[in-house]
Amino acid sequence: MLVWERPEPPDRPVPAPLSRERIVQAAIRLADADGLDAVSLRKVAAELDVGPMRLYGYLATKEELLDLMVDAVHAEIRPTGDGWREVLLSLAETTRRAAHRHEWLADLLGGRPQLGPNTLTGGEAVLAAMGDVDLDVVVPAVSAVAAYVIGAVRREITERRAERESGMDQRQWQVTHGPYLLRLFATGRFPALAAVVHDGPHLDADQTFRTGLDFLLDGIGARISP
Amino acid sequence: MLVWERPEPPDRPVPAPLSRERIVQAAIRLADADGLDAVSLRKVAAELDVGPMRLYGYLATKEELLDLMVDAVHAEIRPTGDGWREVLLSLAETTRRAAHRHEWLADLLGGRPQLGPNTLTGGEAVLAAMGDVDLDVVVPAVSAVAAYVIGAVRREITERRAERESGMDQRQWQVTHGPYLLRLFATGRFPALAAVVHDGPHLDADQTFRTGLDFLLDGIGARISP
DNA sequence: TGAGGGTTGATACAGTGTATTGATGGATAC
DNA sequence: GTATCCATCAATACACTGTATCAACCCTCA
Repeated sequence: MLVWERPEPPDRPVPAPLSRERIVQAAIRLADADGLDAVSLRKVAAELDVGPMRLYGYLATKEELLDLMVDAVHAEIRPTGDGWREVLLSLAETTRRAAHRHEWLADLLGGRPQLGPNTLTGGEAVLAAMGDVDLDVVVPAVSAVAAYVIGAVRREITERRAERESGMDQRQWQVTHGPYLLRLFATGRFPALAAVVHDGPHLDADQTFRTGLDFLLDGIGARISP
Repeated sequence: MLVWERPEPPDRPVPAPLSRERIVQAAIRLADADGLDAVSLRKVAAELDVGPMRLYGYLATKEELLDLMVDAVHAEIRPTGDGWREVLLSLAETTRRAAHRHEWLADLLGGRPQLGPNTLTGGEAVLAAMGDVDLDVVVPAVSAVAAYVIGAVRREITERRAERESGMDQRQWQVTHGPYLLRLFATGRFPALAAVVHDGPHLDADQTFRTGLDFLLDGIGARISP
C-alpha cells in the first residue's frame, strides 16, 4: 500500500448518508442562527458538503423544505394536562416556547396547510385530551386557540425583533421614527393613543400572551360549562 | 410645424408625476392580481413606465414598500359601532374583509411593526370608541382581538388558497396527498382526528371566524361587566 | 454661453430557485 | 474479464431578484 494513502480517521469514517432528516436539520440550524432568509438551498447544501442539486433528490421544492422544517419543530409541541382547559393552555404555551427557540416559526405558522406527521400527532393529542366535550364546541375552540396563538406569537416575535434591532442602535431608531411619531402625536389627532402610551399598563410579553389567552379560554369555558 | 409631430392626445397629456402614492397603488394592483410574489421592484417600475432605480428616489428599500402597502389598505379598515363589543367586532370583520379583497394582506399582517398614519388612525378610532372601560382591560383586549384576527385570517386565506389550487386540479391533490393521508389514518394512530373528520361539524369560514371571535369577546366581556 | 448640480437611466453584482446536461461509477450480462 | 447500461451526482445555465455604482443628461443660475 502506498504510504500517502493514509486511511480515513476513524472518528469521521464516512460522511453520514444524505437524507431528508439531515437536510431539514441543517436548514433548521441555519434558520435558528441567521433567520429564515439565510435558508437558501445553496447554503443548506453547503452545510452538508454537497452540491445544491443533490437536494432535489429529496425535496421537490423549497416550499417542501419549509413545510418539513415546521413539521419537525412540531415534534417539540406536545400538549399535556388534564381537562380541556389545561390542554389548550399547554398547546398555546408549548407552541409559543417553540417559537422562542425558533423565531422563524413565527413567519411560517399558519402560512401553509400542515399535514405532517408531527403536526397531526399534536392535533390528535389535543383532540384526544378534550374529554367528552361536544365536538360542535371542540372544533371551533381548538381552531380559535390555534388562530390566537398564531397571531399572538407573530406579533410578539415581530416586536422582539424590532426591539432587538432598535436596541442595537437605539440612536438610529429614534432618528428615523422619533420625529415622525412626535409630529403625528403633536397634531392632536391621536388623543386616545397618546393616553394609552402615557397612562396605559405596560405588560410584558408573558402577561400579554397569557391575558389574551385567558380571555379566550374563559369564553370557551362559558360554552362548555355554563 | 411638421405634420408628423402630432400633438399628444389631450386626455393623457403628461404622465402623472411619480409619487409614493402612485408607486404603492401600482404595487397593490400587482399584488391583488398575482399575489405578493409578483411584486418586484422591476415589475412595479414597469407598471409605471419607469426604470427600476427610479423607485429608490421614493423608497429606501422594498420592505418600506410593503409597509406602505399595508398602511394603505388600513385606510379601508375603519371600525364603527357603539360600545366596546361592537367596535371590536367591526375591527375584526373589516380587517377580515380587507384581507378578502387583498389576500396578500394575510401574509403581511403582524409581520412588521405598523406605525403608518392609516394604521394609527384606525387604532385611535378603536381606543376612542372603547368608552370608559378601564385601560388595564382595554389594552390586552384590543391586543388579543388583533392577535386573533391576524391568526384567523392567515389560516383562512391559507386554506382558501389551498382549496383554490386543489380545486384547479383536484386530481393532482388527491394523487399527491391522498394516499399519504389514507396510509396515516389507516395506522389507527389518529382516532380522534378521524372522528372529527368523520363526525365533526363542517363550519364555513364565516361561522368559524365568528364563533372564535365570540368566544374571545365573551371572555373579554366577563372582565368588563362581570 | 458656460458651468454646476441634482435627476435619471444603464450597467453591474451577488445571490436566488430550479432545468438541463454531461460525467461517473457500479451492477449486470455475456 | 470485459462490455454495456442505468442510476446517481456534479456542473453549468437561465431567468429573476434587490440594490450599488456610475455615466449621461437637462435645468438652473451666473
